[in-house]
Amino acid sequence: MLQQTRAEVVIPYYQRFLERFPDAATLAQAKQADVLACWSGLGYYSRARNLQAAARAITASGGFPRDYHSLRALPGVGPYTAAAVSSIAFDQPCAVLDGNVLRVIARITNDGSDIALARTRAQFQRVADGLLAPECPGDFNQAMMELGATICLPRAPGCTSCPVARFCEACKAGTQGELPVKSGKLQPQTIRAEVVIVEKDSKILLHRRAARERRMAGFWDLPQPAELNGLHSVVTLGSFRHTITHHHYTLNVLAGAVPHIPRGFRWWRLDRMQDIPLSTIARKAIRLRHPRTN
DNA sequence: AAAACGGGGGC
DNA sequence: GCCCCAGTTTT
Repeated sequence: MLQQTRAEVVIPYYQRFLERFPDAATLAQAKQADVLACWSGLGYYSRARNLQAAARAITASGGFPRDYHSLRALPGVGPYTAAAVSSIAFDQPCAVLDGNVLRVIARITNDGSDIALARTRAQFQRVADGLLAPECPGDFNQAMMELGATICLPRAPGCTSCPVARFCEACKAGTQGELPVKSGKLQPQTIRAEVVIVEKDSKILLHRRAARERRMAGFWDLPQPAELNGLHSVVTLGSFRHTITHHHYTLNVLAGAVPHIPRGFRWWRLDRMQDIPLSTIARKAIRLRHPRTN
């Protein structure tokens, strides 16, 4: 859950998720749609699928992996997560390199190399490994991340209150504000789209996205006008914006009626929206008409 | 190596 | 509006 997601945002999801799926065996046995529903709103949904796949692998193998390489072999576990779990849970001497640590290392060493490059990350990994305190690797890693999250901030580095300012080459040189250097920003794209709310007896019409869809596979979605034969009584409810990575959507939300349920669609009760995986775009559109809906 | 993948929070 | 977040996988 913490991959590319702020800890404060994660906490309520984490608590609900662990209440629902308290251990690997429970998660392994669950239906994927229930796992996604519990994750719905947190984003990066492949993390949820990978976590369940990992739970199944762990259950099948009969034991939780305890070293970097076995952890790394689990689906959804990359270099960061393998290092974090092996060091924090199992005292293994593996330095983590997340966004915070990249920034801290770039500043401590006053290194203006592009952190988007693999070569730079490999270099920073060597620096972090060299700094790691082998007697308490978990504490060291958490301290590095916490330093980046609370003091060595992206925009406003708090050098005056920094406990390691006297070791920091960027602070000495006064370059902390320009570091780290990161290239490769994608061109933003603007996209207009329309969705339709067809409502009857406190239920709305949704369809399930195919399992092989690239994005939001298996999620429930609102219809687009072209998908509704015989759509009539159309009115505009309003519009809103939503950004997904570098795609800027402007959603126009319509309401209307159809003569019969189209193929692939079904009615879902408005008071049951929390039970299904639903994109935030769909939730925002539904909330335009029903402000208190989940 | 670059792009895709969600969503929200801070300024 | 832009940047970034306790990154990983796919192209």
